[in-house]
Amino acid sequence: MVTPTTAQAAGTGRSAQPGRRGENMGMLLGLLRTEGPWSRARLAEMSGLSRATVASVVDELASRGLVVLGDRRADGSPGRPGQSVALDGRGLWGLGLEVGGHHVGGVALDLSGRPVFERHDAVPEGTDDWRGVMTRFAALVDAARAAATEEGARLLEVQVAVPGLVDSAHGMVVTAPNLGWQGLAVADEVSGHLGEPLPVRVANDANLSAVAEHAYGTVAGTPDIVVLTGELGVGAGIVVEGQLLRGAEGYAGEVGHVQIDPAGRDCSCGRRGCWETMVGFRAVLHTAAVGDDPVRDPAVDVAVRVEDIARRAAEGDTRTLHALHAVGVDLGRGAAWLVNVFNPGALVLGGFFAPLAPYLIEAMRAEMAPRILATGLGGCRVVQSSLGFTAASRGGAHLALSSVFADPTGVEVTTGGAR
Amino acid sequence: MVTPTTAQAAGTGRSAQPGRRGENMGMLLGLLRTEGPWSRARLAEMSGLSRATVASVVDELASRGLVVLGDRRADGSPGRPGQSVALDGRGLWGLGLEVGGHHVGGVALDLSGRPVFERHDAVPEGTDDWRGVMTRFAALVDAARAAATEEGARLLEVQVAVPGLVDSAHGMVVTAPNLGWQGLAVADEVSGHLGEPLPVRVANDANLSAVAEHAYGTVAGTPDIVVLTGELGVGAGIVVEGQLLRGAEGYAGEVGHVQIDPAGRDCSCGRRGCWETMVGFRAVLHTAAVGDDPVRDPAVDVAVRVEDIARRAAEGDTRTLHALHAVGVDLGRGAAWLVNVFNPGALVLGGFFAPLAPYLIEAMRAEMAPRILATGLGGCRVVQSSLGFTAASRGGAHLALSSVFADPTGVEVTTGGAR
DNA sequence: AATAGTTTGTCGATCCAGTGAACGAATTCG
DNA sequence: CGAATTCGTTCACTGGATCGACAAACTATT
Repeated sequence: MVTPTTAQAAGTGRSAQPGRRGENMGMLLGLLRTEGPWSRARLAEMSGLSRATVASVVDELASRGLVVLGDRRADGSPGRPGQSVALDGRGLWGLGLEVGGHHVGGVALDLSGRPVFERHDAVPEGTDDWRGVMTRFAALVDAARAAATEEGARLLEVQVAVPGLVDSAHGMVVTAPNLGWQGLAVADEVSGHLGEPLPVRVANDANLSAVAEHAYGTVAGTPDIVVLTGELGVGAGIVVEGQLLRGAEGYAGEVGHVQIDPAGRDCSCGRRGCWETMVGFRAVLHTAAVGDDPVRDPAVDVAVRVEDIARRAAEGDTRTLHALHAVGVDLGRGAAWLVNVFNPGALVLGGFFAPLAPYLIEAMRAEMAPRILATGLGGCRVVQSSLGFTAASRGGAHLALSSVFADPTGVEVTTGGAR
Repeated sequence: MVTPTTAQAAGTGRSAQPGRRGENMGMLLGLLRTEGPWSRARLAEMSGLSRATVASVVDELASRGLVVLGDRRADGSPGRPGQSVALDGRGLWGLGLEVGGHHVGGVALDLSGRPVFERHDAVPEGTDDWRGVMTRFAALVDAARAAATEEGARLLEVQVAVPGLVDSAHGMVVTAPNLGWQGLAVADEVSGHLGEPLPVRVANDANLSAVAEHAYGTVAGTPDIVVLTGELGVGAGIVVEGQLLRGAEGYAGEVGHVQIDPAGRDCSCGRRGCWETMVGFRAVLHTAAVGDDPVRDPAVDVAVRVEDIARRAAEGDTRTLHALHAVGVDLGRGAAWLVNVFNPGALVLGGFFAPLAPYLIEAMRAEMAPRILATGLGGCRVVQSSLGFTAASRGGAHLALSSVFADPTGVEVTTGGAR
């Protein structure tokens, strides 16, 4: 499970107490990421380490180009002013890729979480088979790496988000109904098309969206969250005590294909009446639009069509509002299970739910309340995601960088990097 | 969240590298608990520490009376035979208490997980109000402590299992429908009746059962499990990567009162059609028995009545089998959510489900399979618990001991303990 | 302007604790 | 009985965290 990337990579031979230093470096780096820049003294207080240790660790982080020392500025309070230590993420990039029905995209983030590269290629339905997607992925990786090199940065790792069942351990997609994929070795395929080798991992898109929401979303920092997301399909991503829930085989969060109504509509997975057929985007279309309404045109990207529907709702179109209310009801009934089971601090509506959230949330809450024993939804806030359709990519890029925060000793010392 | 019990309690003043030693002591103690006794050399291999360190840590554990050194016995293989190091749990006890509709009980375990104290008092319905239960609890604690003292052991902590919504942080029961409790400060109440002070914590009974299943059940060691359990009510306990899932406010696993059918039967929580009304013990009775059938007598303990029903099923009584099949169907539909969301390695049927499991599992599997995207239930085994009705108490006792495994430095050195 | 009071960062002494190497002890195998 | 093997211990070493002390850099006060 643990990827032995960092440990002794740039180690100075052997250490007497392995891990200790790396842990502390990672802890401080993490503090600098979540809480803004701080002085060494404050970092010592926050981390529980002594001031001497913090100074030494900060030096080491600086020698690796991971932090920059700011200027010492007096702020009016008595005492010697502290020198601000800030995360400097410019040197390391992580890349997240994603594939949807109509597009292939990628987002790279640097260590500080700043987007440094973004590309989205429209892929009209039916243009590409899976091979085409793989070469597009590889091209994206090479482009991102070129951009990184140009900025003097290094691309560390790639995470691919796939809407479907993913075997992360082997980098395989078991099945992705909405893409028509089955038993596809995505990690190997992408690796094979790369100019230079690079670690490639694969994960479920909803899971990666949850990572993004936890790191960058409106409820960032909330330790326990559930994210409902989807483009055509519907999936859940769950973060428990700050950690992504993966499950025994990595299939956690696959709620889209719970069969609710055995007599329901056909689902892309081959079954009938899955939750997805009731709350997925196609369900919205089914009731919100008729005939050859342009929003039903499968050739148009879902993101565009969702905006259209949101606009109609905003204009007060009753058919649309009724359809969204109905979806909200079914959404709430399912969400009640999730909230009862996890008692999350927040339930985030991402993907295509996000733009429609204002018209869903009321019905959801009404359905959830009588299904939850604890008052006030057990402290769970239901919120709209602000991350847009690239959440999965951002989450992937974030995960691609996590090894650095786990143990920054793997980052090579940039000779002459400090100052 | 973290209870600062151990850290510097019996510390030797201040340590240069706090935590390090305690971590390693805890790790080795944990290894000795899960994998049987081993020689120092094997422990070194398993833990990744050096032989020298293991020897030193074992010495320290021995000086605290936590391990015993076995005899050096040749096993036929070449080389000097190793001296076995075994967990010696006799000196420390943890106590788990539980309350049901008809009884109050307690189980104490020593560090090695051996039951060392057990008592169950029948409390005919209507005999006690909550005050009575609190004094019974306190009496149990005092009795357990007396027994411990007699054996030369020390009782460390008490965990109370309550079927309901529990605010563990404050030791409060928010609501326990089947007991009629509401806003009750159980921890304080029990503490107040004790002869000598002792840490008392409170948790949900299903959650504690999950702890027990993970530690002592048939699927012990499986990192991700879901436990469905209940006496009158129904609850879930979830273990994720070896850790109990608690949720943002500690309400995780409260699946009993998800409203499935708004027009369903009345529930003890005041709502209608909760899952509990469809799969709880009362649901079994509703269809399996009529009129003044003795199994419907609320004055008889549920455990007894369940055995009666299991016997009828074993004898092939069709009414009973039909009733159980129906419950299995509803159980499977709900379980599908749990399995999709968590992708656990095992789903355990505990509490009153356990004796009936053979007659439920088939229907459950049949309902779950079409609701789970991954083939073969995503690797999830559906198994019958072997722990009986005292699972929650055992889980509580187990948790009550966990602080020792987290950091054994808190245990005082028994002068002259090491032979 | 000088001084006192605060807070910050660094230096040095100290010390805990883990490591590798070497060695004696205890066994099996030839 | 000696060689091979494995186990536990001893020892010197070292990484890395801690504390105390102190200079530096600021504000507040007289």
